[in-house]
Amino acid sequence: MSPNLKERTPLRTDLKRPRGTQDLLAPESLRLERLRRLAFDTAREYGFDPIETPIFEQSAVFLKVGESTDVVQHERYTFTDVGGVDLTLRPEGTAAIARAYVENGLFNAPQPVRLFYWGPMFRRERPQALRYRQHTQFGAELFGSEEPSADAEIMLLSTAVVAKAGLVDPVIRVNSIGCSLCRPTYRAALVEYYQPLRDEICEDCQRRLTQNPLRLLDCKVDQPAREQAPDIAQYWCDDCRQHFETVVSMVQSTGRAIDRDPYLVRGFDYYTRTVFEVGHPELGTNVALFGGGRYDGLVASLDGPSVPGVGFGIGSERLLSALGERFMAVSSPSYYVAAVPGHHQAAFALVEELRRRGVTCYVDLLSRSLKAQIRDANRRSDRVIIVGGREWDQGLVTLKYLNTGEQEAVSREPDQLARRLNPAPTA
RNA sequence: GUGGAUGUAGCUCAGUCGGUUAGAGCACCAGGUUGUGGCCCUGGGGGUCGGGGGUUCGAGUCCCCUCAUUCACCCCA
Repeated sequence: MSPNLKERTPLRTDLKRPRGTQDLLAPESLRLERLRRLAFDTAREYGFDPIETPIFEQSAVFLKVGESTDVVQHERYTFTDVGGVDLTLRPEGTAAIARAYVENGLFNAPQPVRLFYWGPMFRRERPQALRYRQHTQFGAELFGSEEPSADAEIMLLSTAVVAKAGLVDPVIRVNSIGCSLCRPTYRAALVEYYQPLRDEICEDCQRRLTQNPLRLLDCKVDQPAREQAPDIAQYWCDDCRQHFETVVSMVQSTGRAIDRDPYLVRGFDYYTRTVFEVGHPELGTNVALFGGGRYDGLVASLDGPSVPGVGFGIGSERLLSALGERFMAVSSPSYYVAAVPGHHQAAFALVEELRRRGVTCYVDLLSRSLKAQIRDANRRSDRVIIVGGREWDQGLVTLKYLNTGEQEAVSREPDQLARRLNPAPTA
């Protein structure tokens, strides 16, 4: 029986989705799926293998790598299961992938190891435009090479995905935050510079001064103080300098745009040397489309050997938003098989024959009148196949194009009909 | 965690100075003759006006609280 819409009850429910989450319906859900495939195919072209890890990990996996990272300190979805295990919904991909690299002994696989992932991430933040408590992230990690070519390859894969999706001229903003040899010196110089200015800088920056001095650089309030601040480039050790310059020139040699941003630092503790971001004007001033960097100490901090790594993450919702109508869901031609009264079962069977031959089609499931079916077809497709009556008895069905109103009788023999509807691509 | 704005039908929104039974467009369902859609016409279903409390003879309208959404911070994808 069809639902009696005349007696439909009003919508009254408190069962709403949790704050900061979203229900994705078509066509948004279709765009997301198309992007997922595009990302998958591109990562494969670059020689990366897909990896799936749990969406929750022992909390220690994230805590070990994010001592002063907001994402793991203040924004965790953490729970204790009935066995008393402390678990956390993953706020980001890299730590979990690194854990999997260690646990599965991938340091014994041919290096470097190239992995990519796609899936939900969870952060308990205050929701805002393009900032959700659950968002979908695509990312890749490359373990086992500290060569600049590894950084460049990661940047090129990430920009390839967004460029293929239709983002015009993505510009990589890049910086190096140095290594354990040169960064402490720079950090000290930065603190020394800002200390006398303590009363002039904003509250957040006063906190940063002691907690995370590098973050002073990307403050949006205290621009004047920043201009005179020491530049980390002056403090790079020789190895870091050469590494950075080689990364930049390798990317440039491929024709991708890349610019140094001396104020770029990133929010995860585990980064070393290269950090990069790609923003987008349509997303507003302060919303990164994606970002990444090098993390040479991460694997070791997760009880693995000393293996360097570099990776990135792209926020799918943000990318789709930036792309807008340039990235739409694509759909193959579809057919609505409408049945003359008394022929619903014949139509139903024909539809299944067609689907087995790769034809996308709808069929009425409400036992509606032919008129109602064609009205319905008009909203779902522009092509109708009418099943029944005299033609059916003659081995034919009517193929009707709704946009022009033209219609013709064609064979209903499944192989012939499917070929007619799904013409093989001409070579 | 901080600050601002906004909540009326599935969607987009009207709703005057506080005053009768809360409206429109779109969408949805049905009919406009038995095998043909869109356009048009007619009819229909759908609202505790986000929730709770208060002021008042009377609250969608005024006040307080709360929840949600949204924007800007913080931070990040």
